[in-house]
Amino acid sequence: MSEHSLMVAMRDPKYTKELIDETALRLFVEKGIAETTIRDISSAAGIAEGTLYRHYVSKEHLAWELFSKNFTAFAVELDQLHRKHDTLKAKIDATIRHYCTFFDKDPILFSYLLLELHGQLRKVTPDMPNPVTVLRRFIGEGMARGEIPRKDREIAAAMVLGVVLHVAVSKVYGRTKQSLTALADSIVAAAWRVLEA
Amino acid sequence: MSEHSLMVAMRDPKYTKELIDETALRLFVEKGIAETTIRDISSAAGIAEGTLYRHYVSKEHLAWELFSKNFTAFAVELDQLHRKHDTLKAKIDATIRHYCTFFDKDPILFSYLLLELHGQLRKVTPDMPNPVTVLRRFIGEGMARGEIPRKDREIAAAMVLGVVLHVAVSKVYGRTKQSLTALADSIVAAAWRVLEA
DNA sequence: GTAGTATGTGAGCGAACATTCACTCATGGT
DNA sequence: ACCATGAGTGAATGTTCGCTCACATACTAC
Repeated sequence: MSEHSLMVAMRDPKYTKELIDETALRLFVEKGIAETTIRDISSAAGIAEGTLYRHYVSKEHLAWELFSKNFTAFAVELDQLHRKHDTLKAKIDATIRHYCTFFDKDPILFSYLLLELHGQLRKVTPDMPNPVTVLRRFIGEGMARGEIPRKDREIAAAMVLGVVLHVAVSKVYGRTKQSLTALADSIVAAAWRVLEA
Repeated sequence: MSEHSLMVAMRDPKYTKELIDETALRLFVEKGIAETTIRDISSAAGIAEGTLYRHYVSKEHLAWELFSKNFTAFAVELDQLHRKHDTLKAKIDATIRHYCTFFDKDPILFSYLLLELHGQLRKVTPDMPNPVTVLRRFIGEGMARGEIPRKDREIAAAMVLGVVLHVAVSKVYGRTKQSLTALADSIVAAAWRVLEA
């Protein structure tokens, strides 16, 4: 038995990866990806540095996987949601509620996607499911059918996300405790007020 | 004369600092602060690393000065603008146009303030002029005078910025060439539509 | 001239960092 | 009882990067 040997508490492998994901996500949001070291993550998670590399080939891959997996999942859900509704109004309603629910379910994950969007965006290929593409398409379709006035095209497109995202952002930066879902009705109403000019 | 000596083209010191500022700002926006090295900045600016340290004591100070100087200047201008107007509607109008003008005047600087807000926010002290504080106050005052309905308080506060910022953001991320100022009328109308429910 | 000051330079330093790898050992199959 | 497997470990390694400094050059004052 070597002098370096220690007790090794084996845990469920599934649990270890989840532990890494949760810890990394939290630290990435708190400090940013670049300011978070592998040592930060591993010590906060109570694992060894090498353990992290059993699950991810690099810190960059870890950050990217946490982003892309959830980014595309969100886009796919949004797309499926849109297929269930016909009118623009119903789609906007569903979209905003989807954002609100997602925020309330996991505010840290939501913050991560929001805050790291710019940094990760260069790796997003056009073939990846993308919330922005989904939203552009349905705004365009709604406008083609005359459901919203064409003159407000650009404002309208930015607005749908603008309303809900900025309430969310003010919560990420602020200390508000209230859930976003509780505000969904007001947000839907506000967005629609802008669009049906 | 040492074997290492080279021609040294002395330039206007004022120009050198501006060169550093412009180059650093551009790279910070393109790659993020953490991913931009001193070597990146100096080589892109065509100066030596040491030269940068003649003008800034550290990379952190450089990033912070580029942020805080413009962040507070923007807040001060916004505050002065508000003092010139009485009604909430006039203030919102002026605010949105101010944002649009600022964006058009220097899109890179605007992007920097937007993208690095989260990272730099921890250094913003309460006594510093702050756009958010200015906006909170005038929304609160407008609501106290009954100019907008109290029930939409949270939405309203997020909206004023939400509308204009998200059009701006979609331009930062997108490839749109059109100026923001050209859209100012539509944005003002959209914001007001939400607020006067 | 020469002394003094301001500015520019880039090789080199050291600390921080991501990543590797030889090793340990709990577990499950035979 | 024995072995095979692979998750877990953390000291060691090589690299990156912010920053320093000895020196070079230019400008100013005398």
